Amino acid sequence: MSAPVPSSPPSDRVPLSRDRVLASAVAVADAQGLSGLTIRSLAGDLGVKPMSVYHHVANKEEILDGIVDAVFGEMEVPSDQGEWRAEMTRRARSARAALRRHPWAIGLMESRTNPGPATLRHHDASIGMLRAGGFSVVLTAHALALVDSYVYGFALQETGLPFEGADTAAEVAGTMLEQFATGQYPHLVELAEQHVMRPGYDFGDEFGFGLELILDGLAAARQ
Amino acid sequence: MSAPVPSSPPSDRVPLSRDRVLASAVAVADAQGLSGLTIRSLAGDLGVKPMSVYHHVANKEEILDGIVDAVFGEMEVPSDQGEWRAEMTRRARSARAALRRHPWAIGLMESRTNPGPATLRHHDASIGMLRAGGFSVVLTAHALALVDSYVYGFALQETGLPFEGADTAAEVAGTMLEQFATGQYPHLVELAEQHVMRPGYDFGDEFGFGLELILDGLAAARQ
DNA sequence: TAGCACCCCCGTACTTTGTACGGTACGGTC
DNA sequence: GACCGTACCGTACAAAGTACGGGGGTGCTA
Repeated sequence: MSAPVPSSPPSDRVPLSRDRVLASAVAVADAQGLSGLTIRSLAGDLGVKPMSVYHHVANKEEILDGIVDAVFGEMEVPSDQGEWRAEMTRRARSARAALRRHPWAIGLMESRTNPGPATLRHHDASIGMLRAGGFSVVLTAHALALVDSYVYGFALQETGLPFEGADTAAEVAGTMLEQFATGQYPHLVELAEQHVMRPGYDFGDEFGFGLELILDGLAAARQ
Repeated sequence: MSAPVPSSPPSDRVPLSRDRVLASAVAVADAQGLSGLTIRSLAGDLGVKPMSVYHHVANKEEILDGIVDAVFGEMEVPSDQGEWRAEMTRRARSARAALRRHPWAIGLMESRTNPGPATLRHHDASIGMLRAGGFSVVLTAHALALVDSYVYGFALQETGLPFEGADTAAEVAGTMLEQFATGQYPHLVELAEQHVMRPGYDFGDEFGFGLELILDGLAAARQ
Protein backbone atom coordinates (compact mmCIF):
# COMPACT_ATOMS: atom_id res chain seq x y z
CA MET A 1 0.00 0.00 0.00
CA SER A 2 2.90 2.35 -0.52
CA ALA A 3 2.56 3.64 -4.06
CA PRO A 4 -0.85 4.55 -5.45
CA VAL A 5 -2.14 2.10 -8.00
CA PRO A 6 -3.70 3.93 -10.94
CA SER A 7 -6.57 2.13 -12.62
CA SER A 8 -5.15 3.11 -15.97
CA PRO A 9 -1.68 1.92 -16.97
CA PRO A 10 1.04 4.31 -15.89
CA SER A 11 1.35 5.97 -19.25
CA ASP A 12 2.70 8.93 -17.42
CA ARG A 13 2.88 11.53 -20.12
CA VAL A 14 -0.86 11.89 -20.57
CA PRO A 15 -1.48 15.34 -19.15
CA LEU A 16 -4.78 14.88 -17.27
CA SER A 17 -8.02 16.21 -18.59
CA ARG A 18 -11.64 16.42 -17.68
CA ASP A 19 -12.27 13.12 -19.44
CA ARG A 20 -9.47 11.33 -17.63
CA VAL A 21 -10.75 12.72 -14.36
CA LEU A 22 -14.26 11.43 -15.03
CA ALA A 23 -13.04 8.05 -16.22
CA SER A 24 -11.03 7.62 -13.06
CA ALA A 25 -13.96 8.78 -10.97
CA VAL A 26 -16.12 6.06 -12.49
CA ALA A 27 -13.42 3.47 -11.85
CA VAL A 28 -12.97 4.53 -8.25
CA ALA A 29 -16.71 4.56 -7.61
CA ASP A 30 -17.00 1.10 -9.13
CA ALA A 31 -14.21 -0.21 -6.96
CA GLN A 32 -14.84 1.57 -3.65
CA GLY A 33 -18.43 2.66 -3.85
CA LEU A 34 -19.62 6.22 -3.95
CA SER A 35 -18.45 6.98 -0.44
CA GLY A 36 -15.00 5.83 -1.45
CA LEU A 37 -14.87 8.44 -4.15
CA THR A 38 -13.12 11.39 -2.56
CA ILE A 39 -11.01 14.02 -4.19
CA ARG A 40 -7.99 12.45 -2.56
CA SER A 41 -8.73 8.90 -3.65
CA LEU A 42 -9.46 10.18 -7.13
CA ALA A 43 -6.20 12.10 -7.26
CA GLY A 44 -4.40 9.04 -5.99
CA ASP A 45 -5.87 6.95 -8.77
CA LEU A 46 -4.79 9.55 -11.28
CA GLY A 47 -1.29 9.66 -9.80
CA VAL A 48 -1.68 13.33 -9.00
CA LYS A 49 -2.10 15.58 -6.00
CA PRO A 50 -5.64 16.46 -4.87
CA MET A 51 -5.71 20.08 -5.92
CA SER A 52 -4.67 19.28 -9.45
CA VAL A 53 -8.07 17.83 -10.10
CA TYR A 54 -9.62 21.23 -9.64
CA HIS A 55 -7.97 22.54 -12.77
CA HIS A 56 -10.28 20.34 -14.80
CA VAL A 57 -13.53 20.40 -12.89
CA ALA A 58 -15.06 23.16 -10.85
CA ASN A 59 -15.97 21.05 -7.86
CA LYS A 60 -17.09 17.62 -6.78
CA GLU A 61 -20.67 18.23 -7.85
CA GLU A 62 -19.48 18.57 -11.40
CA ILE A 63 -17.70 15.26 -11.09
CA LEU A 64 -20.89 13.60 -9.88
CA ASP A 65 -22.89 15.11 -12.74
CA GLY A 66 -20.18 13.93 -15.07
CA ILE A 67 -20.09 10.32 -14.00
CA VAL A 68 -23.87 10.00 -14.16
CA ASP A 69 -23.71 11.25 -17.71
CA ALA A 70 -20.90 8.79 -18.37
CA VAL A 71 -23.17 5.95 -17.32
CA PHE A 72 -25.86 7.15 -19.72
CA GLY A 73 -23.17 7.20 -22.32
CA GLU A 74 -22.71 3.47 -21.85
CA MET A 75 -26.32 2.72 -22.74
CA GLU A 76 -27.06 1.73 -26.31
CA VAL A 77 -28.66 4.51 -28.27
CA PRO A 78 -31.81 3.37 -30.09
CA SER A 79 -32.00 3.76 -33.83
CA ASP A 80 -35.06 5.08 -35.62
CA GLN A 81 -34.39 2.61 -38.41
CA GLY A 82 -35.21 -0.43 -36.29
CA GLU A 83 -38.49 -1.94 -35.25
CA TRP A 84 -39.70 -0.13 -32.14
CA ARG A 85 -40.21 -3.14 -29.93
CA ALA A 86 -36.81 -4.62 -30.63
CA GLU A 87 -35.20 -1.24 -30.11
CA MET A 88 -36.97 -0.69 -26.82
CA THR A 89 -35.91 -4.10 -25.61
CA ARG A 90 -32.32 -3.44 -26.53
CA ARG A 91 -32.42 -0.04 -24.94
CA ALA A 92 -33.94 -1.30 -21.70
CA ARG A 93 -31.57 -4.23 -21.40
CA SER A 94 -28.48 -2.18 -22.01
CA ALA A 95 -29.66 0.47 -19.57
CA ARG A 96 -30.16 -2.13 -16.90
CA ALA A 97 -26.75 -3.60 -17.64
CA ALA A 98 -25.07 -0.21 -17.33
CA LEU A 99 -26.80 0.47 -14.02
CA ARG A 100 -25.70 -2.92 -12.80
CA ARG A 101 -22.10 -2.19 -13.66
CA HIS A 102 -22.35 1.13 -11.84
CA PRO A 103 -24.84 0.69 -9.04
CA TRP A 104 -23.93 4.01 -7.45
CA ALA A 105 -25.43 5.79 -10.45
CA ILE A 106 -28.99 5.16 -9.34
CA GLY A 107 -28.54 6.83 -6.02
CA LEU A 108 -26.95 9.76 -7.79
CA MET A 109 -29.74 10.26 -10.30
CA GLU A 110 -32.01 11.59 -7.64
CA SER A 111 -30.14 14.82 -6.74
CA ARG A 112 -28.58 15.44 -10.17
CA THR A 113 -30.98 17.68 -12.03
CA ASN A 114 -28.41 18.59 -14.61
CA PRO A 115 -28.56 16.22 -17.57
CA GLY A 116 -25.35 16.00 -19.56
CA PRO A 117 -24.95 15.60 -23.31
CA ALA A 118 -24.97 11.78 -23.28
CA THR A 119 -28.19 11.83 -21.28
CA LEU A 120 -29.86 14.25 -23.65
CA ARG A 121 -28.66 12.33 -26.68
CA HIS A 122 -29.99 9.11 -25.25
CA HIS A 123 -33.41 10.58 -24.62
CA ASP A 124 -33.55 12.35 -27.93
CA ALA A 125 -32.79 9.18 -29.82
CA SER A 126 -35.38 7.27 -27.80
CA ILE A 127 -38.09 9.76 -28.60
CA GLY A 128 -37.15 9.77 -32.26
CA MET A 129 -37.29 6.01 -32.41
CA LEU A 130 -40.76 5.82 -30.91
CA ARG A 131 -42.08 8.58 -33.14
CA ALA A 132 -40.69 6.76 -36.14
CA GLY A 133 -42.34 3.62 -34.82
CA GLY A 134 -45.75 5.21 -35.03
CA PHE A 135 -46.22 6.48 -31.51
CA SER A 136 -48.02 9.77 -31.07
CA VAL A 137 -46.32 12.54 -29.14
CA VAL A 138 -48.46 11.90 -26.11
CA LEU A 139 -48.04 8.15 -26.22
CA THR A 140 -44.29 8.59 -26.63
CA ALA A 141 -44.18 10.53 -23.39
CA HIS A 142 -46.24 7.86 -21.69
CA ALA A 143 -44.11 5.05 -23.05
CA LEU A 144 -40.78 6.53 -22.05
CA ALA A 145 -41.92 7.50 -18.59
CA LEU A 146 -43.24 3.99 -18.12
CA VAL A 147 -40.30 2.02 -19.46
CA ASP A 148 -37.69 4.21 -17.82
CA SER A 149 -39.47 4.08 -14.50
CA TYR A 150 -39.46 0.33 -14.74
CA VAL A 151 -35.81 0.07 -15.71
CA TYR A 152 -34.51 2.49 -13.09
CA GLY A 153 -36.75 1.08 -10.40
CA PHE A 154 -35.72 -2.45 -11.21
CA ALA A 155 -32.07 -1.50 -11.03
CA LEU A 156 -32.74 0.24 -7.76
CA GLN A 157 -34.26 -2.86 -6.24
CA GLU A 158 -31.59 -5.06 -7.72
CA THR A 159 -28.71 -3.15 -6.18
CA GLY A 160 -30.56 -2.68 -2.91
CA LEU A 161 -30.94 -6.40 -2.53
CA PRO A 162 -29.63 -7.76 0.76
CA PHE A 163 -27.55 -10.37 -1.02
CA GLU A 164 -25.44 -10.62 -4.10
CA GLY A 165 -25.38 -14.30 -4.76
CA ALA A 166 -25.92 -17.34 -2.63
CA ASP A 167 -22.66 -16.67 -0.79
CA THR A 168 -23.70 -13.76 1.39
CA ALA A 169 -27.31 -14.87 1.62
CA ALA A 170 -26.58 -16.95 4.68
CA GLU A 171 -25.19 -14.03 6.64
CA VAL A 172 -28.15 -11.84 5.83
CA ALA A 173 -30.51 -14.64 6.66
CA GLY A 174 -28.96 -14.75 10.10
CA THR A 175 -29.62 -11.06 10.62
CA MET A 176 -33.21 -11.20 9.50
CA LEU A 177 -34.14 -14.66 10.59
CA GLU A 178 -34.58 -13.66 14.18
CA GLN A 179 -37.32 -11.35 13.01
CA PHE A 180 -38.78 -13.95 10.72
CA ALA A 181 -38.66 -16.53 13.46
CA THR A 182 -41.18 -14.53 15.44
CA GLY A 183 -43.74 -15.45 12.83
CA GLN A 184 -44.50 -11.82 12.12
CA TYR A 185 -43.91 -12.17 8.41
CA PRO A 186 -45.55 -15.43 7.33
CA HIS A 187 -46.06 -14.43 3.71
CA LEU A 188 -42.50 -13.26 3.32
CA VAL A 189 -41.35 -16.60 4.69
CA GLU A 190 -43.62 -18.50 2.33
CA LEU A 191 -42.35 -16.59 -0.68
CA ALA A 192 -38.76 -17.06 0.42
CA GLU A 193 -39.09 -20.77 1.08
CA GLN A 194 -41.14 -21.67 -1.95
CA HIS A 195 -39.50 -19.43 -4.47
CA VAL A 196 -36.70 -17.03 -3.69
CA MET A 197 -34.53 -19.40 -1.69
CA ARG A 198 -34.91 -22.21 -4.20
CA PRO A 199 -31.74 -23.00 -6.08
CA GLY A 200 -31.65 -21.31 -9.43
CA TYR A 201 -33.75 -18.34 -8.43
CA ASP A 202 -32.29 -15.05 -9.57
CA PHE A 203 -34.07 -11.80 -9.00
CA GLY A 204 -32.57 -10.51 -12.21
CA ASP A 205 -34.70 -12.96 -14.15
CA GLU A 206 -37.79 -11.05 -13.10
CA PHE A 207 -36.71 -8.27 -15.42
CA GLY A 208 -37.88 -9.95 -18.59
CA PHE A 209 -41.37 -10.66 -17.30
CA GLY A 210 -42.11 -7.05 -16.51
CA LEU A 211 -40.49 -5.72 -19.63
CA GLU A 212 -42.53 -7.99 -21.91
CA LEU A 213 -45.71 -7.18 -20.05
CA ILE A 214 -45.08 -3.47 -20.45
CA LEU A 215 -44.19 -3.73 -24.13
CA ASP A 216 -47.31 -5.82 -24.74
CA GLY A 217 -49.34 -3.08 -23.15
CA LEU A 218 -47.67 -0.39 -25.22
CA ALA A 219 -48.18 -2.36 -28.42
CA ALA A 220 -51.88 -2.53 -27.63
CA ALA A 221 -52.03 1.17 -26.80
CA ARG A 222 -50.32 2.09 -30.03
CA GLN A 223 -53.21 0.80 -32.14
CA MET B 1 -30.82 32.85 13.48
CA SER B 2 -29.55 32.87 17.03
CA ALA B 3 -31.40 30.10 18.82
CA PRO B 4 -31.95 26.73 17.12
CA VAL B 5 -35.49 26.25 15.93
CA PRO B 6 -36.70 22.76 16.72
CA SER B 7 -39.17 21.33 14.26
CA SER B 8 -41.16 19.94 17.15
CA PRO B 9 -42.63 22.33 19.69
CA PRO B 10 -40.26 23.04 22.58
CA SER B 11 -41.91 20.57 24.92
CA ASP B 12 -38.66 20.47 26.75
CA ARG B 13 -39.14 17.68 29.20
CA VAL B 14 -39.36 14.91 26.62
CA PRO B 15 -36.15 13.00 27.19
CA LEU B 16 -35.04 12.15 23.66
CA SER B 17 -35.34 8.69 22.26
CA ARG B 18 -34.57 6.75 19.16
CA ASP B 19 -37.97 7.60 17.77
CA ARG B 20 -37.59 11.31 18.43
CA VAL B 21 -34.18 11.20 16.80
CA LEU B 22 -35.55 9.53 13.69
CA ALA B 23 -38.54 11.83 13.49
CA SER B 24 -36.28 14.85 13.64
CA ALA B 25 -33.96 13.32 11.09
CA VAL B 26 -36.87 12.95 8.67
CA ALA B 27 -37.90 16.54 9.30
CA VAL B 28 -34.40 17.88 8.77
CA ALA B 29 -33.91 15.85 5.59
CA ASP B 30 -37.25 17.11 4.28
CA ALA B 31 -36.29 20.68 5.00
CA GLN B 32 -32.60 20.76 4.09
CA GLY B 33 -32.12 17.76 1.86
CA LEU B 34 -30.03 14.76 2.68
CA SER B 35 -26.76 16.68 2.61
CA GLY B 36 -28.23 19.05 5.17
CA LEU B 37 -28.80 16.20 7.56
CA THR B 38 -25.72 16.17 9.77
CA ILE B 39 -25.36 15.03 13.32
CA ARG B 40 -24.95 18.65 14.28
CA SER B 41 -28.00 19.93 12.41
CA LEU B 42 -29.99 17.04 13.81
CA ALA B 43 -28.87 17.76 17.33
CA GLY B 44 -29.70 21.41 16.79
CA ASP B 45 -33.19 20.50 15.70
CA LEU B 46 -33.59 18.34 18.77
CA GLY B 47 -32.30 21.11 21.02
CA VAL B 48 -29.41 18.98 22.16
CA LYS B 49 -25.67 18.71 21.74
CA PRO B 50 -24.30 16.52 18.94
CA MET B 51 -22.92 13.70 21.01
CA SER B 52 -26.19 13.18 22.84
CA VAL B 53 -27.64 11.68 19.71
CA TYR B 54 -25.22 8.80 19.97
CA HIS B 55 -26.88 7.52 23.09
CA HIS B 56 -29.87 6.50 21.01
CA VAL B 57 -28.36 5.37 17.73
CA ALA B 58 -25.06 3.67 17.08
CA ASN B 59 -24.00 5.86 14.19
CA LYS B 60 -25.27 7.84 11.26
CA GLU B 61 -25.78 4.74 9.14
CA GLU B 62 -28.37 3.56 11.60
CA ILE B 63 -30.14 6.89 11.29
CA LEU B 64 -30.23 6.52 7.52
CA ASP B 65 -31.58 2.99 7.79
CA GLY B 66 -34.12 4.28 10.26
CA ILE B 67 -35.49 7.12 8.18
CA VAL B 68 -35.85 4.90 5.12
CA ASP B 69 -37.88 2.52 7.21
CA ALA B 70 -39.88 5.47 8.50
CA VAL B 71 -40.82 6.35 4.94
CA PHE B 72 -41.99 2.81 4.33
CA GLY B 73 -44.00 3.19 7.50
CA GLU B 74 -45.92 6.02 5.86
CA MET B 75 -47.11 3.85 3.00
CA GLU B 76 -50.54 2.30 3.31
CA VAL B 77 -50.40 -1.37 4.16
CA PRO B 78 -52.56 -3.46 1.83
CA SER B 79 -55.27 -5.62 3.31
CA ASP B 80 -55.90 -9.18 2.21
CA GLN B 81 -59.61 -8.55 2.66
CA GLY B 82 -59.81 -6.15 -0.26
CA GLU B 83 -59.97 -6.72 -3.99
CA TRP B 84 -56.42 -7.11 -5.27
CA ARG B 85 -56.53 -4.49 -7.97
CA ALA B 86 -57.95 -1.81 -5.74
CA GLU B 87 -55.45 -2.68 -3.05
CA MET B 88 -52.54 -2.54 -5.45
CA THR B 89 -53.67 0.83 -6.71
CA ARG B 90 -53.96 2.19 -3.22
CA ARG B 91 -50.59 0.76 -2.29
CA ALA B 92 -48.85 2.17 -5.33
CA ARG B 93 -50.37 5.61 -4.98
CA SER B 94 -49.57 5.92 -1.32
CA ALA B 95 -46.02 4.71 -1.93
CA ARG B 96 -45.52 7.31 -4.60
CA ALA B 97 -46.98 9.98 -2.33
CA ALA B 98 -44.62 9.04 0.49
CA LEU B 99 -41.62 9.14 -1.82
CA ARG B 100 -42.73 12.52 -3.04
CA ARG B 101 -42.93 13.87 0.47
CA HIS B 102 -39.45 12.50 1.16
CA PRO B 103 -37.52 12.58 -2.10
CA TRP B 104 -34.23 11.81 -0.40
CA ALA B 105 -35.52 8.34 0.43
CA ILE B 106 -35.06 7.07 -3.10
CA GLY B 107 -31.41 7.90 -3.23
CA LEU B 108 -31.00 6.20 0.11
CA MET B 109 -32.70 2.97 -0.86
CA GLU B 110 -29.81 2.01 -3.05
CA SER B 111 -27.09 1.57 -0.36
CA ARG B 112 -29.42 0.50 2.46
CA THR B 113 -29.53 -3.28 2.38
CA ASN B 114 -30.97 -3.50 5.83
CA PRO B 115 -34.77 -3.52 5.73
CA GLY B 116 -36.44 -2.33 8.91
CA PRO B 117 -39.64 -3.64 10.48
CA ALA B 118 -41.96 -1.25 8.64
CA THR B 119 -40.39 -2.29 5.34
CA LEU B 120 -40.79 -5.98 6.11
CA ARG B 121 -44.34 -5.50 7.31
CA HIS B 122 -45.21 -3.62 4.16
CA HIS B 123 -43.82 -6.34 1.92
CA ASP B 124 -45.34 -9.12 3.95
CA ALA B 125 -48.80 -7.59 3.75
CA SER B 126 -48.41 -7.02 0.03
CA ILE B 127 -47.52 -10.62 -0.61
CA GLY B 128 -50.39 -11.81 1.55
CA MET B 129 -52.83 -9.60 -0.30
CA LEU B 130 -51.79 -10.90 -3.72
CA ARG B 131 -51.87 -14.52 -2.57
CA ALA B 132 -55.36 -13.94 -1.19
CA GLY B 133 -56.25 -12.38 -4.52
CA GLY B 134 -55.48 -15.57 -6.35
CA PHE B 135 -51.92 -14.97 -7.47
CA SER B 136 -49.56 -17.92 -7.47
CA VAL B 137 -46.32 -17.68 -5.54
CA VAL B 138 -44.35 -17.15 -8.72
CA LEU B 139 -46.74 -14.60 -10.14
CA THR B 140 -46.76 -12.76 -6.82
CA ALA B 141 -43.01 -12.36 -7.05
CA HIS B 142 -43.33 -11.12 -10.60
CA ALA B 143 -46.10 -8.72 -9.76
CA LEU B 144 -44.38 -7.12 -6.81
CA ALA B 145 -41.06 -6.76 -8.58
CA LEU B 146 -42.86 -5.14 -11.47
CA VAL B 147 -45.09 -2.76 -9.60
CA ASP B 148 -42.43 -1.73 -7.13
CA SER B 149 -39.91 -1.14 -9.86
CA TYR B 150 -42.41 1.09 -11.57
CA VAL B 151 -43.28 3.03 -8.45
CA TYR B 152 -39.72 3.58 -7.28
CA GLY B 153 -38.49 4.37 -10.74
CA PHE B 154 -41.28 6.82 -11.32
CA ALA B 155 -40.52 8.55 -8.06
CA LEU B 156 -36.87 8.63 -9.01
CA GLN B 157 -37.60 10.35 -12.28
CA GLU B 158 -40.07 12.66 -10.66
CA THR B 159 -37.65 13.97 -8.08
CA GLY B 160 -34.81 14.11 -10.57
CA LEU B 161 -36.79 16.38 -12.78
CA PRO B 162 -35.03 19.63 -13.65
CA PHE B 163 -37.98 21.70 -12.54
CA GLU B 164 -40.50 21.69 -9.79
CA GLY B 165 -43.29 23.75 -11.22
CA ALA B 166 -43.49 26.38 -13.89
CA ASP B 167 -41.54 28.79 -11.71
CA THR B 168 -38.06 27.31 -11.99
CA ALA B 169 -38.62 25.95 -15.47
CA ALA B 170 -37.48 29.18 -17.06
CA GLU B 171 -34.12 29.10 -15.32
CA VAL B 172 -33.48 25.52 -16.32
CA ALA B 173 -34.59 26.26 -19.84
CA GLY B 174 -31.90 28.90 -20.00
CA THR B 175 -29.25 26.41 -18.98
CA MET B 176 -30.31 23.78 -21.47
CA LEU B 177 -31.60 25.89 -24.26
CA GLU B 178 -28.15 26.71 -25.49
CA GLN B 179 -27.68 23.03 -26.12
CA PHE B 180 -31.11 22.66 -27.61
CA ALA B 181 -30.54 25.66 -29.83
CA THR B 182 -27.78 23.82 -31.63
CA GLY B 183 -30.41 21.57 -33.07
CA GLN B 184 -28.76 18.49 -31.69
CA TYR B 185 -31.88 17.29 -29.97
CA PRO B 186 -34.76 17.79 -32.40
CA HIS B 187 -37.02 15.11 -30.94
CA LEU B 188 -36.56 16.38 -27.42
CA VAL B 189 -37.52 19.83 -28.63
CA GLU B 190 -40.58 18.49 -30.42
CA LEU B 191 -41.76 16.64 -27.36
CA ALA B 192 -41.15 19.67 -25.18
CA GLU B 193 -42.92 22.10 -27.47
CA GLN B 194 -45.89 19.94 -28.35
CA HIS B 195 -46.48 18.33 -25.03
CA VAL B 196 -44.35 18.94 -21.98
CA MET B 197 -44.20 22.72 -22.17
CA ARG B 198 -47.91 23.04 -22.85
CA PRO B 199 -49.85 24.59 -20.00
CA GLY B 200 -51.45 21.97 -17.83
CA TYR B 201 -48.85 19.32 -18.44
CA ASP B 202 -47.72 17.61 -15.28
CA PHE B 203 -45.28 14.74 -15.35
CA GLY B 204 -47.01 13.32 -12.30
CA ASP B 205 -50.06 12.61 -14.42
CA GLU B 206 -48.09 10.02 -16.34
CA PHE B 207 -48.20 7.84 -13.27
CA GLY B 208 -51.75 6.64 -13.76
CA PHE B 209 -51.20 5.55 -17.35
CA GLY B 210 -48.36 3.22 -16.50
CA LEU B 211 -50.00 1.88 -13.39
CA GLU B 212 -53.20 0.97 -15.21
CA LEU B 213 -51.26 -0.62 -18.04
CA ILE B 214 -49.30 -2.74 -15.61
CA LEU B 215 -52.34 -3.77 -13.61
CA ASP B 216 -54.15 -4.69 -16.84
CA GLY B 217 -51.22 -6.89 -17.74
CA LEU B 218 -51.18 -8.53 -14.33
CA ALA B 219 -54.92 -9.15 -14.45
CA ALA B 220 -54.44 -10.95 -17.75
CA ALA B 221 -51.51 -12.95 -16.42
CA ARG B 222 -53.49 -14.03 -13.38
CA GLN B 223 -55.97 -16.05 -15.45
C1' DT C 1 -32.02 11.24 55.22
C1' DA C 2 -27.34 9.88 53.46
C1' DG C 3 -25.18 7.34 50.16
C1' DC C 4 -24.95 5.33 45.79
C1' DA C 5 -25.78 3.57 41.16
C1' DC C 6 -27.27 4.56 36.76
C1' DC C 7 -29.01 6.86 32.89
C1' DC C 8 -28.67 10.76 29.94
C1' DC C 9 -26.35 14.22 28.31
C1' DC C 10 -22.21 17.10 27.24
C1' DG C 11 -17.04 19.15 26.33
C1' DT C 12 -13.15 18.28 24.03
C1' DA C 13 -10.52 16.64 20.50
C1' DC C 14 -9.04 13.78 16.59
C1' DT C 15 -9.75 12.33 11.71
C1' DT C 16 -11.43 12.73 7.06
C1' DT C 17 -13.05 15.50 3.47
C1' DG C 18 -13.90 19.56 0.24
C1' DT C 19 -11.62 23.32 -1.36
C1' DA C 20 -9.56 28.44 -1.04
C1' DC C 21 -5.20 30.66 -1.88
C1' DG C 22 -0.93 31.33 -3.42
C1' DG C 23 3.00 29.44 -5.37
C1' DT C 24 6.29 27.06 -8.94
C1' DA C 25 7.93 24.79 -13.14
C1' DC C 26 7.73 24.76 -18.04
C1' DG C 27 6.77 25.93 -22.77
C1' DG C 28 6.10 29.49 -26.04
C1' DT C 29 6.14 34.56 -27.94
C1' DC C 30 8.01 39.28 -28.66
C1' DG D 1 16.17 37.47 -22.17
C1' DA D 2 11.52 39.46 -20.27
C1' DC D 3 6.91 38.08 -20.13
C1' DC D 4 3.04 35.08 -19.67
C1' DG D 5 -0.36 31.28 -19.75
C1' DT D 6 -1.04 26.48 -18.55
C1' DA D 7 -0.72 22.65 -15.44
C1' DC D 8 0.29 21.11 -11.24
C1' DC D 9 1.30 21.32 -6.17
C1' DG D 10 1.86 22.72 -0.70
C1' DT D 11 -0.37 24.53 2.89
C1' DA D 12 -4.19 25.48 5.47
C1' DC D 13 -8.88 25.93 7.05
C1' DA D 14 -13.86 24.70 7.82
C1' DA D 15 -17.32 21.22 8.24
C1' DA D 16 -18.59 16.71 9.56
C1' DG D 17 -18.43 11.91 12.01
C1' DT D 18 -17.41 10.22 16.27
C1' DA D 19 -14.05 8.26 20.29
C1' DC D 20 -13.31 9.23 25.11
C1' DG D 21 -14.04 10.61 29.50
C1' DG D 22 -16.68 13.04 32.40
C1' DG D 23 -20.90 15.23 35.31
C1' DG D 24 -25.38 16.03 36.99
C1' DG D 25 -29.87 14.63 38.26
C1' DT D 26 -33.22 10.83 39.67
C1' DG D 27 -34.57 7.11 42.26
C1' DC D 28 -33.30 3.03 45.18
C1' DT D 29 -31.44 1.12 49.38
C1' DA D 30 -30.37 1.21 54.16
